[in-house]
Amino acid sequence: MTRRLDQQIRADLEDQIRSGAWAPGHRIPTERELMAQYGCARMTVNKALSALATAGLIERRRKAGSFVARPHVQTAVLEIPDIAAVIESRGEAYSFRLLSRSATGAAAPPEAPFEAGGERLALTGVHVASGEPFAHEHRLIALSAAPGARQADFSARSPGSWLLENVPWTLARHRISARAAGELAAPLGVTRTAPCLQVERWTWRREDPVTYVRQVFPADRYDLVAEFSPRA
Amino acid sequence: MTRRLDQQIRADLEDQIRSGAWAPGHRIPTERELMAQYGCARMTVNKALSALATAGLIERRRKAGSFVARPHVQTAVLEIPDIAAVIESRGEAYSFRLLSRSATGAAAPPEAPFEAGGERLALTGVHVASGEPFAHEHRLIALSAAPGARQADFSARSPGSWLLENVPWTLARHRISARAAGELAAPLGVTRTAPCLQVERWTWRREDPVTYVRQVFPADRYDLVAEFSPRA
DNA sequence: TAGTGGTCTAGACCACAGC
DNA sequence: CTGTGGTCTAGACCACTAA
Repeated sequence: MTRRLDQQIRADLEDQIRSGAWAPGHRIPTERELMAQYGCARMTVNKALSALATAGLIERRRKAGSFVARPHVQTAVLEIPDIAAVIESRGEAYSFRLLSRSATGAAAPPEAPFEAGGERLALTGVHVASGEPFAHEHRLIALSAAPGARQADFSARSPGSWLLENVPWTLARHRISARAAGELAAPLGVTRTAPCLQVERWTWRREDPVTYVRQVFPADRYDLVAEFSPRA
Repeated sequence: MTRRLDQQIRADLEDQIRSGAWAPGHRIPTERELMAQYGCARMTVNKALSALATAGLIERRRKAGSFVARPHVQTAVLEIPDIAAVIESRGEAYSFRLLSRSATGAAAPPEAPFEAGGERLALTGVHVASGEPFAHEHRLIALSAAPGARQADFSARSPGSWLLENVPWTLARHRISARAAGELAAPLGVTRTAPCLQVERWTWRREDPVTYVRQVFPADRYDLVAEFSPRA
């Protein structure tokens, strides 16, 4: 019972909120009131309330007090794991088939999705599960940010997992959309009109672009799942 | 300079990690060492380190110390806003056109995506932007969890925004996939083979299912964007 | 201006896991 | 055993802002 009093306070308050007993906008007790109620130091109460505020469950305003937050924009924590891990977790054999590889200088015509200057390495390939195409990948790598990529062998190991282990990054942006297979129909082994899930990712390391990747999955072979709690 | 010393400590440590100066597995100074280094109380250091641990940037072990964490599965914070808000933020007029509405008893043939017993309200409709179909929505609402839905008027207001304001929820699960328009081609005003982005969401309130919704967006009208940092 | 949260101090005892 | 993180105390001063 003496263990983690701050967690207990947090849980008690969270229960009032999630059960609906305290509606959005309801003013919750002040830190000093809770301190008296639980017979503990103010810092312990503060720890619980700060955690709730960080989680977005309450809003805190000086002088006014703390209030149950209104539901915000829904946000989900989306996991985008390594494709190899996904396939192997299904018990299937994974391989990466490199289709093309070319280095382009800074003078090359800029490709819209990746504005980095300097030399770039362009790769295309197919992720293969149990001998069947699983996803098509088109990738650009900024060689200034990842010089080791020049010598790396991507004919077996996918560029994604190589980068994950060799190049630190600080920010990424995803775009998730749908498209027809189109020109990727042949390498994916589907018709040109087959619907596909397209995941694009731009990755930076401190303002410097590191890589751009576009992965295209035939609709019946992959989907993304996200679990989440509200107001997070 | 006296402001938020714990944030400063956190930022300093985070910089060492993100810059790569401290590789994964590197042992970072102990709380007592940092306390001496910054000339502050141990609790201030603890606050910074606890935040880093919560964020997944470090791992902490008693007696052993704190260590830079290895990159985990990539996770992104995905925003799934109200469709009405998306459309209006583009400066377009929004409306919801209800196509069908029916209440089914517990004895009705169970629909796979929603295993709740009890009465359900089934709705289909189209989200309209500037007079053009934007998305098709199919929704089931558990009337036991949201009794007010029986009287609600969904011919103008979308069920999603009504639920968001009237029914608290505790957990949701998303599935994001691609599909062809198929039988939704007519209401969406596209061909049957048009690729579409499909977002499914199951929502619970404390073990009890609240609602299931399937939204289908023609590929050229919508995509999801997520920004994130590593190891979060 | 008074009340609230924001932050920090300088200790303390404990649990746990390496050594 | 010993060092580390985990947690808590009983204060303190400050910043902000709503009344």
